[in-house]
Amino acid sequence: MDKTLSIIKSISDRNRLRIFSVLLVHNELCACQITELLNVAGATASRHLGLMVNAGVLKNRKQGRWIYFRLNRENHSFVPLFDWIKERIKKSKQFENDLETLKDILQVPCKKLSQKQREVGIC
Amino acid sequence: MDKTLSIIKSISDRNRLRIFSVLLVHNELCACQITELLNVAGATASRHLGLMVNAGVLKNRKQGRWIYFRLNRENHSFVPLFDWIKERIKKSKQFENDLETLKDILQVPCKKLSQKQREVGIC
DNA sequence: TAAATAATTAGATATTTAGCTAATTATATA
DNA sequence: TATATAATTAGCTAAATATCTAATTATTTA
Repeated sequence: MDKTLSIIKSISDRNRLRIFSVLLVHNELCACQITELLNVAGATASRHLGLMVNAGVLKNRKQGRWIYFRLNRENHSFVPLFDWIKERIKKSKQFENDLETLKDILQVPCKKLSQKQREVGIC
Repeated sequence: MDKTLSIIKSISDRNRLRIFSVLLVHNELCACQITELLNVAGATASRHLGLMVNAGVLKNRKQGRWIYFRLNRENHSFVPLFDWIKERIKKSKQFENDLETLKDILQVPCKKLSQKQREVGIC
């Protein structure tokens, strides 16, 4: 039950469910892109992502200084859960907005995104 | 997304997942039986049950002073989620223990259970 | 090899939530 | 109809968690 609970908890937060949802559509996203989408501190996004990786829901891949996250589709036991969420989420306004926002985010190279994120908060 | 999130949150707590799990097997359980199983204050069990009913995961039925709770199997959109949890939970030690405990609880009439629960805490 | 930098981890704070007891509500029964 | 009682709601406290900034780690590049 612990494992099952940790999986459920890993998607029981609004921002984590948003991460999960956009990864149903976009195969892989960089930490900086997700940070940008959620509009939170990088550390916050990182904690959410780490929690989801720990629960086994996400996998990640390091490429130089960038880390890319994707759904863990290798584990078959997740499939029914993924499908259930996909079916429900597709009508969601939040999801629709997030996909729109992502379109713009994906126009900008990670390098630029990270630079922008570093600048925020410096007054 | 709000609705989906509230469904996920309604099973993202250990005690609520326990309630959900035993209701996969036992068609209907009374609030006092669930209180007994979880070994928490009646008010606590009631809050958990209310949250799950609000999310649409549970239905309830009033019979005199007793209220019986069951999974909402009428809503078809829940089925894949229910099946996924059922499949995962069946290997769980916690679940096994809970079913054992319930066997004993179901031997005792609700009247006696409630009486016992009233007496607890009176020193 | 030193400086820059993407991501994570540590530490602090604010919010949320699970739990309790006490009060209230709705139903049954003496 | 008055009393008893199962469940819920209100009000509170303690624990968990989401978020932030600052420090650290791992990698790139000047």
